[in-house]
Amino acid sequence: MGRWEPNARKRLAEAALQLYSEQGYEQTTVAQIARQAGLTERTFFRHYADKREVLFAGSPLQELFVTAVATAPPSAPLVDVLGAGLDAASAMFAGRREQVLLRQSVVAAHPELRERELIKLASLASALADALRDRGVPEPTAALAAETVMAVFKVGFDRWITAAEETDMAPLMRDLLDELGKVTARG
Amino acid sequence: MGRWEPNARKRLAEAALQLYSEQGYEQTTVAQIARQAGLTERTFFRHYADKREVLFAGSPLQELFVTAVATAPPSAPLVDVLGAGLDAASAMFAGRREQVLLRQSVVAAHPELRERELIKLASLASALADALRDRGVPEPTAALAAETVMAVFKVGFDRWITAAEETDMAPLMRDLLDELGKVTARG
DNA sequence: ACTGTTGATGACAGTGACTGACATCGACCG
DNA sequence: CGGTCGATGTCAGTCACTGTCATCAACAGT
Repeated sequence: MGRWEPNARKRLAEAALQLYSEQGYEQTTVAQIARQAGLTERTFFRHYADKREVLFAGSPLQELFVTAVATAPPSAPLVDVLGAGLDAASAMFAGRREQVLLRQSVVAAHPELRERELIKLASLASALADALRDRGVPEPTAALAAETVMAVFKVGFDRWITAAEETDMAPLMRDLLDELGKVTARG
Repeated sequence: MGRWEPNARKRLAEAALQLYSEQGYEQTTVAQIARQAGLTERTFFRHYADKREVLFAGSPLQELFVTAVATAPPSAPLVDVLGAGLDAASAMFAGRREQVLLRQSVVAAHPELRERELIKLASLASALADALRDRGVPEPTAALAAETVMAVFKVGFDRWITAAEETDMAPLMRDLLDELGKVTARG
């Protein structure tokens, strides 16, 4: 046993999500979160850069997505590479619907948190573009594909969240990837 | 002549852009912006919700984009409707390269400003999806098309900004819209 | 056992973004 | 001429976030 209780970061993240969802993001002060986690406000900011980051840090989404894209068969067509990324991303949400729903209801309710979510996805898009370039996909296709697959992910995630009951996310994403054809189809 | 100098909002926006670009966004206080505009800090916040919004409020981008989509010929294929939106958006940047470059260099340099930019584009995507649904485009195609055209816009805008010399934005966007086919093409 | 170092934390003061409440005063209306 | 209105100023307050220094258990080396 150390001098302090372990898992300070985790305790802070859990306290934050609970308080944000119970009494609202704006109504929650960082001092409250820290107190509930048995720490001080100053220590909160040693673990998380700001009041928003506590809901986003530590997500493996980007790594899973990028790794899947980077390790897809070299000869695979671009769509399939993107599909592999979407599959990997989808997998991390399997069986965690309640948890994800709670978190997302908090994020959706506060523009500051939405902003943070969007910049995380933009960072993911940028990392995906890098991975595609590493695979030999030329510009501007790489950047366009990265942004486009994020479009699919956003719409798919929203539909998964909004669905009445729990469903597999991956088929949803695959359907949307096919639907892309309708967007580009010429009259 | 009124009691106060006119165009308070405009003076604040110009002072903000100048100070942000000269001495950095974080190094600039709202009190400085207000003072340079001949006003007080409190008045700044009566015109703009926060220190970031002063760079974004008043842009006609969303209205131009959405109006073009809404007023495209009813029988036009989806891609052409999106193309019309991109054309309208592109038009508002014509001949304003220096101005746009300055502003974008400020925004790109500060994550807080990037976040705000991203949520504005997300709002635009949402408005576009509404406009497409109004045209009779069914879900999930409408949402997907809206997010996808934002992908095109983001990549196109970045390329327009990055280009060595001034070019027409519209052809750039049209090329990317065509490139979308490569993303969805099956092996 | 003694001592020096390290790392996570606490304590505390400070800055600046943002808000609420109230006062001011020229313009405009009747 | 009196009353209302709207944009602004003034001021006090909250809270996110930062810099700095102190604390103290754990650990390593002697």
